[in-house]
Amino acid sequence: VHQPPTPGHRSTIEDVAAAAGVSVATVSRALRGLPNVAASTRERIHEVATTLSYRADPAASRLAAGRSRSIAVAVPMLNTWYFSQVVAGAEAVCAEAGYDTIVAGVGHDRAERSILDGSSALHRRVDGLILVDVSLFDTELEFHRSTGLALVSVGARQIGFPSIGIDDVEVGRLAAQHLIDLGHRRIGLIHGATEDPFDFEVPLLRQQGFESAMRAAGIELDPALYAPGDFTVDGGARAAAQLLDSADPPTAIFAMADEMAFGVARYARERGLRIPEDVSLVGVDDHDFAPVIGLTTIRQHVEEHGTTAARLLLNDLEGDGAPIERVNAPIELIVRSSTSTR
Amino acid sequence: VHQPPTPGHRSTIEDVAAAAGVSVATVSRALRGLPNVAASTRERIHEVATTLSYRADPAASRLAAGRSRSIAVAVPMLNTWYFSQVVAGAEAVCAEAGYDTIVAGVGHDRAERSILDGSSALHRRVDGLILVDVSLFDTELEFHRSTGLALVSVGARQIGFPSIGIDDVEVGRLAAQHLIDLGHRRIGLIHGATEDPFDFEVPLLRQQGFESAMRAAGIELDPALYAPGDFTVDGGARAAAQLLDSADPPTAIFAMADEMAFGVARYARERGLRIPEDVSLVGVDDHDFAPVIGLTTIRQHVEEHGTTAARLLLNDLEGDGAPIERVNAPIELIVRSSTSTR
DNA sequence: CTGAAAGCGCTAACAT
DNA sequence: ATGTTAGCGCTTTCAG
Repeated sequence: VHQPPTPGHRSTIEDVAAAAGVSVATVSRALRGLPNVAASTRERIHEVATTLSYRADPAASRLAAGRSRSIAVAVPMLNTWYFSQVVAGAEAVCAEAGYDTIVAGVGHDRAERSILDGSSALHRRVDGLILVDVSLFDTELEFHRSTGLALVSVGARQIGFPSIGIDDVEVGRLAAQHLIDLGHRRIGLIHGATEDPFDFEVPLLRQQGFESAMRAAGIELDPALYAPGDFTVDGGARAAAQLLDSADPPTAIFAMADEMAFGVARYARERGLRIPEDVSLVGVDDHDFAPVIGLTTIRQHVEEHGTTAARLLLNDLEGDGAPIERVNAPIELIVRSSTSTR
Repeated sequence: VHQPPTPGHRSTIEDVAAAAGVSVATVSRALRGLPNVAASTRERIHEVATTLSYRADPAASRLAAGRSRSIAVAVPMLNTWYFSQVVAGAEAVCAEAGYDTIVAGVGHDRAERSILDGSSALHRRVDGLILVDVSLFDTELEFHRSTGLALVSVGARQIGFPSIGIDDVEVGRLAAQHLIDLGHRRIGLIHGATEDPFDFEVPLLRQQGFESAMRAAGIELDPALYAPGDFTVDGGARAAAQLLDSADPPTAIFAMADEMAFGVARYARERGLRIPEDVSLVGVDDHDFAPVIGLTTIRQHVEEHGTTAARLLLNDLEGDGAPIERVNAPIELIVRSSTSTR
């Protein structure tokens, strides 16, 4: 078993106070930049603190002050491009502001949501929470509201809390319209979860946009052209198999995320199908890897979503608090070589 | 400014004690599963705690017990496939064990290393630290040793602490040998950082393995065949440009990471070069997208590195502490279609 | 501008 | 098996 940190030779606020010949209260004030400390005193205290390499114990100050200077980022999965971008963006901003960033994976079922439903005292461990593409149950929302935890959402809107995201309806519309303009009429749609009763907002909105463009073009919607891709590469490949091996396959596919589009590309490759000759393909994200296969996609700046979310949160936590409701981030159709005329 | 959590209506250990008709000490014991509590008492306390939805304040128990039940994962960057895999693996294990996982980006220069050099009191915020591909300066190592922080490294070895990783020399050898076997003699090497004085161990070892295979095959090493790829897609593309546009370009390229290999593929695509007809390509990792472009690669199971690291750390923290020095994870050459005979 | 002192909520001896 | 009590190291009134 590991030896716990050697106690004793770490300096406390009392050591600093003693060495500087002042009281602990003054040390506390001085070090935190609070007013009512003589400049000379403050300077002396800083020097002493440096010499003793003193650092306030976070747990102690948390307990006394009621703030932890740390935030949590809750994501469905940590190991996908999209979520790591967001986390990276958020972490950078938080680190800059002196906040610790705790990551937490959350699932859809109750058991994996302890961070969200209050059963883990999250509100006493962190000052704020960033939700990435996770929708809260009403009870959870209510809980956080009552608990007073600062909260911002990226992706889905969370009523009563700030959120940042893109116009997902427009995403679906843009993608569909691009394909329609190229002459496609049988367009496959790879969406999110198979049967998730609690499917979140984003895929629904994208689908809505997709369908509105289709309808506007007078194209009939065909249920056989929808397949779940799980937002993963493998899922995208499975969906591609389902779509492409059907009796009347689509001539184009819109995958709601680049990762799923990569799965389509992989499957096409295995099957010997060419993109875009045999099937056009468009994704969403503009993943780093998109240019590698020339994927046409709807670009969004994911890392920025993370930084913005963190800034919104910090603003809420300690800013002058102009309460922001929704930040809409830009999107852009990037045409590469994975789409062509029918 | 955000309203801090409504104080008052959150229950403390005293509330529970009062409601259960016992002392706080008993409540503490009961709830933490310590011995010396009558079964009936324990049960009653649990019920009361549930009713009051009581949860011990982490800061308070941290302060009293000296343990934070949280660990930190330090990575050079959060937004790459490799690091997110490791973080995901570690987080899963830690969450399971009831530990919070703090992520921290660290750079190479002093300023971005405050987490590591003791200037941030990390040792008082977390019980342990997982280092992912970051080498510590001697002073930093010494500091953590003195401070007693539990530490495990993934990738590089850190003397005196457990680490998990692969045989990187063998990685380089395997890749080079595969290419040599296919008849290649001019083989480009895309390594890590441009001029990092403090380049870490891993790229060096891979290069070593690469060169030993080359020498064993009687192939002369050509400095013109080395290019830095920064371990990113863009870096890989730049390196590819440097290599492929040179007077005497290589017929094959070994990129030390799949992400860089993707960069090569992207550049080749832009230049109209075919893989493997014009240039063979091998990477390292077996990234999710490797199959998408049929990339030959040296597979490693990165997420498992993360789970293993976390387990080593927890074992150190609270296990029976069989002190493990180094865990060697398996690697495997996966031949796909990006390599062919010369 | 500075100090004294009362907690913050919990854990861990030490008693009983 | 349970209770008492002394802190853990800091912040924050409230006095001076």
